[in-house]
Amino acid sequence: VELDTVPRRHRPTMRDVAALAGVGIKTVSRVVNGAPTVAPDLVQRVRAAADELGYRPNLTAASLRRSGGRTHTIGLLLEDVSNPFSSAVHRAVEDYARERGVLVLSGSLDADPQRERDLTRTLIDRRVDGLIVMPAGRDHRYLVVEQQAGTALVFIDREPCPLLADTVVSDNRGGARRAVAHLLRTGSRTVAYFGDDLALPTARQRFLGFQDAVSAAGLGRGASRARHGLRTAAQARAAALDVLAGDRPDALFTSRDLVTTGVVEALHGLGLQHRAPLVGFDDLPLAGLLRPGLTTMAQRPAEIGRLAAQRLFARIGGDRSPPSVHVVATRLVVRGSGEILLGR
Amino acid sequence: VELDTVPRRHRPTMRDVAALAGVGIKTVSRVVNGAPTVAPDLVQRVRAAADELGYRPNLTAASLRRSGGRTHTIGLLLEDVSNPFSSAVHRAVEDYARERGVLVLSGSLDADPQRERDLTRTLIDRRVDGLIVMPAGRDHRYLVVEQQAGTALVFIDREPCPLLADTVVSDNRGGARRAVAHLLRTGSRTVAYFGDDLALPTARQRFLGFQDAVSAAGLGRGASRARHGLRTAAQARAAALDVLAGDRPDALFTSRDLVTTGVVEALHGLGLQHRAPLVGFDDLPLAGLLRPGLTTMAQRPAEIGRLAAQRLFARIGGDRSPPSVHVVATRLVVRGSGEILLGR
DNA sequence: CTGAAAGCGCTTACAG
DNA sequence: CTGAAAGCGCTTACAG
Repeated sequence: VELDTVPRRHRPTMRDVAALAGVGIKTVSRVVNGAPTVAPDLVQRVRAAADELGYRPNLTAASLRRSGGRTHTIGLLLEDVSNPFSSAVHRAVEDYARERGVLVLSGSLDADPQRERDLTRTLIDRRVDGLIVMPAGRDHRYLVVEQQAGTALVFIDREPCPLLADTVVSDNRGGARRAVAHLLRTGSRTVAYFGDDLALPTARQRFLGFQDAVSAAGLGRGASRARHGLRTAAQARAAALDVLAGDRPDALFTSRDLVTTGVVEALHGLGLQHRAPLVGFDDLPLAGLLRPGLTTMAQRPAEIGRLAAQRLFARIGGDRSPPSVHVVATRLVVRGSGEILLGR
Repeated sequence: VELDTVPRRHRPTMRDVAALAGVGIKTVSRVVNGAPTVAPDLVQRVRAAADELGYRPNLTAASLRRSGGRTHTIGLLLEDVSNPFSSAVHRAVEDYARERGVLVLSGSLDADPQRERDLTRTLIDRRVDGLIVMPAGRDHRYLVVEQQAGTALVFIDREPCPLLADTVVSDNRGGARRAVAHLLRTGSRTVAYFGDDLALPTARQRFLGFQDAVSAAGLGRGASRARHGLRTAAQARAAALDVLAGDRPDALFTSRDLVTTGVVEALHGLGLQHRAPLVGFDDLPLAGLLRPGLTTMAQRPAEIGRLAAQRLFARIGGDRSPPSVHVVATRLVVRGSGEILLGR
């Protein structure tokens, strides 16, 4: 019967290599780390011994003693590593880190604040050099101690709450405003908003942007209506069917990817896709293949990831400037659904 | 002027907690690890001291000495953390690992064998307990030593080459065969194949499956034609435009997501989407919103990730059974494009 | 139940 | 240029 956990087979250590090469352990350390002050013949012997034993240095042991104590590891907490936005951020962070010899430990929070705290703690206990967090919770007081202890911290998508830290966010309000302003150029006089829970900062900002545009257009009261709290495509679809069954609004604005998917499903189901102008926040894969093509206000996840990583590495490198909030512009992708002209 | 790398501020250690609580360091260790044999008043004092100092245990230091020497970390090497297939695998692996208190270090290989070797080595030097690899290269001899040293190894998507290790793959050949068999039920007598480089094992298997189905249908020579080496949607689009401009085949089979996207673009561009039956290998987001809906042979990335993680943890736990190859069934998703009946 | 000593694999600081 | 000693933060193995 096997044990639940079995000890690893012995891996050769510097000690073993030193013994085989007939040198001191410090000489092996020098060769492994490419120190220039080792006699060529010793370098040869150490290399040969290391190869023969299949020696590989233990980087975690090395960083334990090494001055600075850096692990060359960062943590990345995302909403879900498998969603398109999160994973595009992830890739950009990985690329930036890789160029600097740093590895990424990632985790999915699924909008669960408890998970955020647990995973943050776990990553800190592994002594990551820094942490990029797409927050699930609203209260980040638990991170104050960590920040003081010198863990670099950068937030994305949402600002931390009673904490000052670098943050990289999309221009949610401005983007939504521009999207809806674009939508109103179709001649629409009434427009429906479909979005997630208003308690979510991103949803709130986008709704504010929606209202900004409606006000700026000088449309009267009753020109807009809104459905909030839509968490899944199915819920969004149901909400859209409901809204479209009543006093149908001229145009539709959807505040995030899943919601857009559901609303588009509803439109296609009713055969209204060529008559009701629609712009969605967040770009969608295949958006260009739909008929009409889907006009979206796209975020720039790769840019967000790159900027966040850049800030994080600056902090890790000792930057002590005041925390900054970086707002990343969104980008209108015109494909047809947002440009359906209403003949009036 | 700041240094490039600045030492972290001092973090309290067990020593500091022990001094403040007026106990031995081993007692702190016991409290931190929840050992049952500590007097309640000492537990209180240690807890209070730890909280006051903001103490957090250093897990990497702990695992250095701990018997077994496990780091409770695994490595996951994917084609690209941001592509839908890779990231769905990633999420499944994360979930399995999380339940077991294990963190995931991931990396993107971008089909670069050199990167595969480099990243593998880096992860091993960090002493991950195991490694799940979606291989970029074809020669995995460099891993033999590591496998012997006791690093658990599982491959996904493709078998390792001169190495015996657990592998989890999709039923590429069978899936392609079933997809094309389904496609031929439309009454199509000629069918075109669009795919990636035949040197890629997955592409080769899918092409073989395509040929299996064509042969089984008893269609004569010249019933099929094939375009290989399509690496991007744009290339696939161009290839499809070219093929469709000539002696147009009745039906189309595309061997992976990017290729499907390009070919669908071409069909829509020519207005042929309702006349040319199409089935694509790999499911696509929004496939159901296209007109006609896109019929696909979907892989099960979450299932692949779960099985790979399960195998890996079994190996880490001491399983010494012979390496196995697990073939995961694909699943036909009928949405319309593959069911266009040709009136003959 | 508690703690001083030794050690995990490596690097630092220091002699020679 | 080389290496023995001390130490990184913790756990193991062992006394008391």
